[in-house]
Amino acid sequence: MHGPLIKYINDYATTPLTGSEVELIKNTFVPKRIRKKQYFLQEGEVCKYFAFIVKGAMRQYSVDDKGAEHIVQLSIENWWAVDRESFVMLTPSVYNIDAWEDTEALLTTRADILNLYNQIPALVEMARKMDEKHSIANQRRLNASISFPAEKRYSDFANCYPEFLQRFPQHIIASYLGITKETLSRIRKQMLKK
Amino acid sequence: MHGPLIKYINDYATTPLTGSEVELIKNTFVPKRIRKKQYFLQEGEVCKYFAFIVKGAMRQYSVDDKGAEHIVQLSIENWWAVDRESFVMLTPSVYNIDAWEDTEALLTTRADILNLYNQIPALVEMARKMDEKHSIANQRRLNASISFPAEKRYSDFANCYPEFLQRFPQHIIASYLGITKETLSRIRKQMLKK
DNA sequence: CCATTCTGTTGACAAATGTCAACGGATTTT
DNA sequence: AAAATCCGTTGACATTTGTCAACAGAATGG
Repeated sequence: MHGPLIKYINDYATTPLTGSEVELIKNTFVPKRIRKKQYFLQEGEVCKYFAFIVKGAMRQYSVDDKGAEHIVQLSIENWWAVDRESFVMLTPSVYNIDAWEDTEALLTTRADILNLYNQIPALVEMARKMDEKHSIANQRRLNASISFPAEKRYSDFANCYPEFLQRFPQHIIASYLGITKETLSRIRKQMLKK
Repeated sequence: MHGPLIKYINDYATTPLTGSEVELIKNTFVPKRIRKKQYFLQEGEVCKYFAFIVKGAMRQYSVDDKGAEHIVQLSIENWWAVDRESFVMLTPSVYNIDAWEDTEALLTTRADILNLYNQIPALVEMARKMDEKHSIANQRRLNASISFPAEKRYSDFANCYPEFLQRFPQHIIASYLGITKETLSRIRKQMLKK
């Protein structure tokens, strides 16, 4: 169950985890099943858990005053699901996170992970690199959203994350890109002609 | 000259820097003047330096195939200027960073700062908190860009960063928000009526 | 198996935003 | 002081994107 997480950490760290460190991690990250459509986090709650996805798919989104959902993050195997702002600041989240597919995840709390940081230097290193990666990905997405027209945003996304096109329907992808499903449908039709 | 940086780090850390740590930092962060319009980073270069702005204002932007500039980041006193992706990955940057006002900054390289991390635990802590803060800000901006119309994005920005409205002209703010200067001008006119 | 929901597409139209050109007042440069 | 550049605004028009409604096939749930 914890295999993918251990592998993930080792891929990021310069020195592999020792046996006792692996044990610590196994004790800290608790397996949890989240059924399709089940909430992992609801708007207004504090995000208490940081989830590593072993199997399945989740989405993070806000809901506007007209009830429309805006996808801010999509996650599948070997990704994390968490509202960092709420998790770090302990403030009520403005987002919902739910399972798009039946999901198996490994959960930990902020207190437990801060505790682990003190015991496993490799984890601090991993966290820093992960943050850097996350930060870079967000920067790119932000740049794309203000610099590129919808068609380029979609084709870049399709190139970069082909897996996601298989796992999520078009209206979810459209929302992630900040456009409507109708617009995405028309963009795709346009692209076929080329 | 290093005062604002020391204060900045102490504000983030749980324990204040010792005298010898302050000395280390002073030796690692090198003062540099950057004149208005002067490049700190040009597209295609690797971003070698991390800059803490003591005085002045800088902007980070990409230039599209039509020569239009898209502002991805604005920074003033007590902010950082760096292309994190290039700085961390050592890849050529797709951005330019230049001084919007005459600027005084404190510069360090990646090697030097990694070195400092090993000597000053408080700095690691600060870096993590700074990354978290940066990450949260980006997440909010991203959410805004896909969820809110231009008028709300502008009013939120104006509330959140009133200082920036004084320091940068409207066409720069417009670009930061992902709209044209004409649209921003019309949005402002609309808002006056309310 | 049927009923329901989900998904993607299309058309007609509305709304938001961009583009281009022009202008005047500030600011900067020479 | 004169010239040049920068800045914000406005009008006319084009383009992009959104909204609403309808439809059909696929997937899902009872």
